[in-house]
Amino acid sequence: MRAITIKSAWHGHSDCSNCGVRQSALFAELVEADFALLHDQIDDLDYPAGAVLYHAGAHSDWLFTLRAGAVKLVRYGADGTQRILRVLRRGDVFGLESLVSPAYDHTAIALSPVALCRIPRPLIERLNRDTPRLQKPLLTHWHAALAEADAWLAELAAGHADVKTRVARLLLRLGSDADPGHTIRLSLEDIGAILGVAPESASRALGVLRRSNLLADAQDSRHHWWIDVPGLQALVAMPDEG
Amino acid sequence: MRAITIKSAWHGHSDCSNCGVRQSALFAELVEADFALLHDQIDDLDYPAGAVLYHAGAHSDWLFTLRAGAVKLVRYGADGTQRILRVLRRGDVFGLESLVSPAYDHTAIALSPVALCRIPRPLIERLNRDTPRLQKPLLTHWHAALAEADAWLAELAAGHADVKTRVARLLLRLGSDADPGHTIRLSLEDIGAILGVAPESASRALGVLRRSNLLADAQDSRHHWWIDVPGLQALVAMPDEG
DNA sequence: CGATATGTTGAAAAAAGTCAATGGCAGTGG
DNA sequence: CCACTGCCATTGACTTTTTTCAACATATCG
Repeated sequence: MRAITIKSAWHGHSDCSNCGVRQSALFAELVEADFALLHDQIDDLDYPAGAVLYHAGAHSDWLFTLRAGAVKLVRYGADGTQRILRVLRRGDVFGLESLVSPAYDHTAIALSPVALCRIPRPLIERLNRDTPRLQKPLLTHWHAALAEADAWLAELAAGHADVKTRVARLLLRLGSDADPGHTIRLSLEDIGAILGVAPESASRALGVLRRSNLLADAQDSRHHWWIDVPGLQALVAMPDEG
Repeated sequence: MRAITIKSAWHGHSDCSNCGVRQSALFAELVEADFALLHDQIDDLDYPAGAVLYHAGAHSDWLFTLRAGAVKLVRYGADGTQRILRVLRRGDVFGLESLVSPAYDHTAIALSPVALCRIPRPLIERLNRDTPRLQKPLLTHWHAALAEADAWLAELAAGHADVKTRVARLLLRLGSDADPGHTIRLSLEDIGAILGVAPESASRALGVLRRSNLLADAQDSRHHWWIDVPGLQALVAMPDEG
């Protein structure tokens, strides 16, 4: 276990009104006047792959918006094995539990180099008091998180599908909409921690997909795979077809 | 698939200010004046076991509070197999997605005879506009649903635990706090749909637990089992944080 | 009282896990 | 610059768990 604290690069305060992910994040419905409150309170940070953004149980002082990269939310068992509960991508909001609970529910770890906005909890609480415009986005993001958890339970958890199919579903689900045909590259250990399978089983499944030309290393990025989206979709749909 | 529409028994309008589950439900923080708005809008309903409370995709006109009994939230696959995503118990709020989405995310089915309150969505929206007192409970309940989904992913999904252990965890998790030593009785099919295992495997696991005197039929209710809570806890020896 | 659903059990097959050896790649230090 | 080292991925052989198929028992309900 790496207990290394990785320093983040501070990129200055965020200009939220011109943010690229504003529409999908919390501040979509704010008006010009509201942004005055945000002034200089939200930090724009970069972290390298592997950085721990916060630990489960830590004091939940901030909410986060992911501007680039991918983050895993992890829970550790007593034996040290990790279970990955969600994978966050561009536009996702996390640490929302800070509004309800004094501690984070999960450990958040960067899967790739990430860029994120760090928002102080008191700021959100104050905005929430002063304007009703934050209410709907908050509920929407919470709903999105729950929908994602439900999808993982329904599609990725064991039962009625072999490892190969579930790996294929995971690759599709992790594929970015902006960059079709690419999906984030995960370690075998991480795939195992998501699907609840042994890393060796994940390796074998990936091997089959590779040999079927449904999966390959991306030529540009070490953090991505190339995938044949229609091919994988056909594969995933087949076994359940009645 | 039973397409039977089961009539509910209407018990009159709810008296929310004196409700037994008020503290755990949405209206814990309302003041006397707020209850004037609720007058005659919330119905108190009974359903028998097996009743479908709403279907996935149906127009989400109501939120519900469960006052007694248990409810499963189900998603059906293309092949008709069901996957159970959550089991709700006394005090739980469900159909919350009506505040964010025009349609329910799941199908809700009574696992036992249930008593529930049916709250019109517009009422909540209006209350939410008029008073800030509903805000925290809404977020809290959403957080609870997400925490439950996370727990299912971490504890009940396959990986690092055999069927017997996961069945034991499920029995413990479904045990009522009010009535210790009892847990709701599920069909083998339902256990399979929760854990992602074959009903036969669930039967074998239950058989082992029964022969170990950790599980038995409850003498009073057909809808419950008796369980040896400390015994099961020792058995699962949980690799999971608190 | 019989019909239908639900639960139990056995034996064989399939899937996945485990253990162990091998290979590749990146970063480090001579 | 190259060898070394550590980490991760791959692959094979074997073991364990779970599924599947089938037969049979039990309960429930008209």
